[in-house]
Amino acid sequence: MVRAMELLDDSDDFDGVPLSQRAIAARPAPYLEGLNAAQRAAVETLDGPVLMLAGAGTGKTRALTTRIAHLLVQGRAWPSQILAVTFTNKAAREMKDRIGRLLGESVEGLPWLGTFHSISVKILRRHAELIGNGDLHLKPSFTILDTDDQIRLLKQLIQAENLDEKRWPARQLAHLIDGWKNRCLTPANLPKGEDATFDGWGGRLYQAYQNRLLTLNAVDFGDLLMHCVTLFQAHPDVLKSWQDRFRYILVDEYQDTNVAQYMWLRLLAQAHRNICCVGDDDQSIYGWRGAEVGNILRFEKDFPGAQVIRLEQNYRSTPEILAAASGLIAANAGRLGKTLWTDAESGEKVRLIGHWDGEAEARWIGEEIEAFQGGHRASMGPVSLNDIAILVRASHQMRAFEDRFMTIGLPYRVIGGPRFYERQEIRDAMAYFRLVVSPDDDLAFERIVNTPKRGLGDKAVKTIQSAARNNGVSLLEGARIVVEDKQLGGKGLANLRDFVTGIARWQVDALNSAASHVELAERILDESGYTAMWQNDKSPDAPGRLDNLKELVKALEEFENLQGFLEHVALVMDRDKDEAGEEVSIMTLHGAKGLEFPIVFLPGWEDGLFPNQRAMDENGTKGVEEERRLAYVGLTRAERMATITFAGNRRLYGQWQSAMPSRFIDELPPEHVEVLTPPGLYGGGYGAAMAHAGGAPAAGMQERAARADVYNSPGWKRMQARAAERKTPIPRATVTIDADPAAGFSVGDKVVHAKFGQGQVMGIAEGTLTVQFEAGFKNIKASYVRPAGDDQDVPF
DNA sequence: ACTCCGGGGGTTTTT
DNA sequence: CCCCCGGAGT
Repeated sequence: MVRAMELLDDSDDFDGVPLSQRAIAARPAPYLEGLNAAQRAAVETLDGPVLMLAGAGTGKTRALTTRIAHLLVQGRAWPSQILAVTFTNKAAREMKDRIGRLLGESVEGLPWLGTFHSISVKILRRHAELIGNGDLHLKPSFTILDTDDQIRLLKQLIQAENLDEKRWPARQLAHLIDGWKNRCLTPANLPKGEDATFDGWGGRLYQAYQNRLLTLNAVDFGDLLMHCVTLFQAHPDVLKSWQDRFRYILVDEYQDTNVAQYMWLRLLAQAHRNICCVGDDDQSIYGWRGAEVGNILRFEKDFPGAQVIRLEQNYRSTPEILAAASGLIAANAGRLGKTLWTDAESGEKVRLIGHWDGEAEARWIGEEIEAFQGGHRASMGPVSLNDIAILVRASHQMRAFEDRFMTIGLPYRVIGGPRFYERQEIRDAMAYFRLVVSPDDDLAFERIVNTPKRGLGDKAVKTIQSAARNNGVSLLEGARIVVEDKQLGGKGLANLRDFVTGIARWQVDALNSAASHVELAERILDESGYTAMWQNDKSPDAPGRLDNLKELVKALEEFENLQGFLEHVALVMDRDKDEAGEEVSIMTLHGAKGLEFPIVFLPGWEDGLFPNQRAMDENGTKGVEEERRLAYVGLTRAERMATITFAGNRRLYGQWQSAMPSRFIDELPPEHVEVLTPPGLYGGGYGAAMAHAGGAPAAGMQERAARADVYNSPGWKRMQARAAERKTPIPRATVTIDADPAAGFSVGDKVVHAKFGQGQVMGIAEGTLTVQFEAGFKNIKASYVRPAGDDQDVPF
C-alpha cells in the first residue's frame, strides 16, 4: 500500500536504499532462476526500447518485477531513477510486494512506482505555479476533484449560463471533457468542430470549467495527465530534469494507455529511450474510456529499433481452455499476433450450456457450485468456493446470482460494488476534513454546510455565496461574514455560527500537533453532529454507515496527518477486503482482468448482452472486436475449468426479451467445447420443457421465444446435436418450487431470511409472504425464507 | 425543509 | 422493473 509520505515526499531523492556494490557481488542473481527464455530476454534486455507482448497467464508481472530487480542489482539505476507506471493502485502495490520478495528486505522504496495519476501528482506539485493562464495558476497544495465534484461544478456552470439542465446534462458534458483530456486537448487547442459540440457550448463551457478549477486551486483526474504534458511541452528545462532523473521507464498494461498517457510517456522517454512497455493487444478492453490499442500496435514505429519480445508460454490454463480462447480471438483482425502454448496436462473441455431464462441459468450454476463443493466432481478434487468465479458482462446480471445464492445459502462476494470512498457518509466525512485542512475548499463547504440539517437551505447558501463573492473570499470566510453581519434569521444564524466556529476550532487543533489527527477526526465527526445524524437515522443501512465511519477513522492511523490521508484517498483508496470465509466471487469481466481462478463461469453469452448491443451500435466492428477481447479475457481467467452459459430469455428493464446465443459461441473451436444438456430438456424439447418451469414469462412470450431464431444459430445446432448423442442425462435437480410455496407458512410463524435475519409472517398471498423483520416489513417469496427453529426468539 | 410523485434512463470502470 | 433526480406541494 502506498503510504501518504511517499506521495507527499518532496525531497529530491537519491535516497531509497540502494544496494551496495558489495551486496551485489555477494548475490548471484537467484531471482533469474526458473525464467523461460523469453522471460529472461525480457528481463535482461535493458537498453533501448522494448515491447513485451505478454499473453494471458504468461508470467508478465514476474518478468516485469524481475526486470526491475535486475536493474537494481546490476547497478543500472538507483530506485529513484526507475519510473514504473501501472493503471491501478492494486497493480502498483502488487509489484512493490513482489520486488520486495525478490530482493529480500533490501529495497525499501521505489518512489516512482505508481499509477500514472499518482506519479503525475508528484510531478505537478513541484511545478504547480507553471500551470495556468495569466494570473491564474495552481498552487502546490491543489486539491484533486473526483467525478462527483466534477459534475456538481459543471452543473453550476451550466446553470450560470442559463442553459436547460435537461437538454445539456452535466454528466454528458463531463464525459465530453474527459474525452478531450484523454486526448490532451486543452480548451485552446480544441479542433474546430469539437468545440461546437454540446450545441456550440462545448468549448466555452470547457474553458469556463478549467478557469473555475484554477480559481478553486483544483484539478480533476484528467488534468493530472494533461497538465503534466502541457508542462513538459511548455518548459523544456523541466522536461529535461525529469528525463534525466528517470533513466529507465517501465509501463504495465500498455494496451490500455490513452493519448495523454502516451504523450506523457513519449516525452519522458524520448531522450534515452530506455522504455519497456508490457501489454497484450488481445486484452485491450478499455477503448470506451479512451484507451487506444493503436498505441501498442504502433510501438515499433514510435521507437525505431525496438525489440519485441513475445511471452507465449502460458502457465495458467489447461490446453483446452487456451485453445478455445485462442480460437475465439483469432476472429479479430489487426492483431499483433501471438501463439500461446502450454505444456500443462490436458483437462476438461470448455463446457457450454443453454437455459430457458436467467433464473434457470443462475439456478443451474448454483447447483454446479454445490456439486463442486460437495466433492461430487472427483476429477476436480477438493474445491474451495474461493476458487470459483462468475464473470458477467454487465453488473445487472449479478442480481440473479445474488438472489439465487442468497436463497440456497451459498456464500458469495460481489467484487466491484460501490467503492468505499464513493459512499455518501465517507464523502461527507471527508468534506469535513477537507474544509478543516483547506478552508478555501468551497465544494467541501457546500457539501456539508447543511449536513447534518442545520436549517441552512438554498436561501442561506445563496446569502453566503453572495457574501463571499462580494468580498472576494471563500465560502467559509463568507459564512463568517454572514454571521458577523447577522444576515440570516435566528435558528439558521445560530447554527451557522456554531458551524463556523467549529471549523475554526478544528483548524487550530489541526495545526498544533498536541492532539493526534485521529482523535481530531473523531471529534470533528462528533462535534459537528455528523455521527449523531446517522445514530438517529432509523433506516436499515444506518448502522453500516456508522461502521464505515469507524473504518475511516481507523484508516487515519496509517497517516501522519489529515492532509496525507486526503491525498491518499483522492488517488488511492480502495476498500480493503476483509477475507472472511470461503466465498464465490461474482464480478464483471472488466473487473476480472489480471485475476485467475481454477473454475470460472461465464454466463450471459447472448447476442445483445454479450457482445453488448450498444458496443456494436456505437462502434460497429471495432466494438465487436473489443467485446471479443473481453470474452478472451474471461476465458483466459480460468485455470482448470471454464463454463459458458446463455439463456434464451431474460428480463431486462421489466421486459422479457429473447435472444440468440452469442456469436462468440459459434466462434469457439468445437473440438474444445463440450455441450451440456440443461435439466428439463429431456423429453419434449426445449420450449415444452420450459412451459412448466415455474415463474415463467407470459404465454405469448414463450411462444415467441420458441419461434425465435434461437435454434437457428450454428452454436445451438451443434449443441442440439451433441445433446442427442449423450447417453446419460445429467441428473435433473429438484426444483424448489412446489404448487404453492407459501403453503407451509401461516400468519404468526417465525422465519429466517439470509439477509434480513429473523422475522415474523404477517400476511400471505400467492407464494409471497409479508414478513416483519427488524429492518421493517418486506414482501418476500416464500422460498426465500425458512421457518425459524422454536428455540429462536423473534426480537420484537 | 422535507416528502412525494413523475419522468427519464439504465454497458463496461480507474484515477 | 428500479433507481435517481428535480420540481412541486405542504
